[in-house]
Amino acid sequence: MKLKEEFYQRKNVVKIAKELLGKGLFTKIDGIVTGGIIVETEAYSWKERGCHAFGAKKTQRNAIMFDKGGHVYVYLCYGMHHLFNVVTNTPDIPEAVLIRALEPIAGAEEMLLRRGKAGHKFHLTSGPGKLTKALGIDRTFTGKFLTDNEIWIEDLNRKISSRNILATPRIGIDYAGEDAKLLWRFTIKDNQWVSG
DNA sequence: GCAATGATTTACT
DNA sequence: GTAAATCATTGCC
Repeated sequence: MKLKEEFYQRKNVVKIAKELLGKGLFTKIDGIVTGGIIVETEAYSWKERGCHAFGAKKTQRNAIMFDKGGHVYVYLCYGMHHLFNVVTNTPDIPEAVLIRALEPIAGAEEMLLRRGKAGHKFHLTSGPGKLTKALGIDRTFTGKFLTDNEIWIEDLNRKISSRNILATPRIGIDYAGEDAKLLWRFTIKDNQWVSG
């Protein structure tokens, strides 16, 4: 069952990031469904430097984060990798959850094709740039809504007990200073698909 | 208008 | 372990 937009519009982005673990992310492109279980997330808020919308500063790129929760925010990093985010909270409060890794459960063959056949099994979707390529997500997905039929998140009725959730510092944001130390990265303990 | 740089991945030494 | 690939966005001139 798809998550309703109310799920994304609550005010605690860190809580939402934790609750997204164990949920299923899917895309449907040219009639082909691909997707998997979310096993790694990160929370981003305008209150800290790691976020593109730090200080609630609105630019052309991050404008979608100022819209209501449930929108998709995809952006290109290092000129070659698309990173997939879920916008949360209410309008004018820019916060988002970055989806960093999936455990594939649908369309594995199609995902292998998109990624190129090289590579180890556990490298198919174990990283933010990899999973967007596997699911066929690119910058044009920005602004889509997660109750659409093109991309959505489902509640798979998998319960992740809190002792199986690991909280660690976020990755790749050393420039954020003290904010880089926040324990806002959440992973499912002992899951093979979590990124290194 | 132009230069600097990053929420990364991959290949090579 | 280290480095290259590669470009949209940003901030400053």
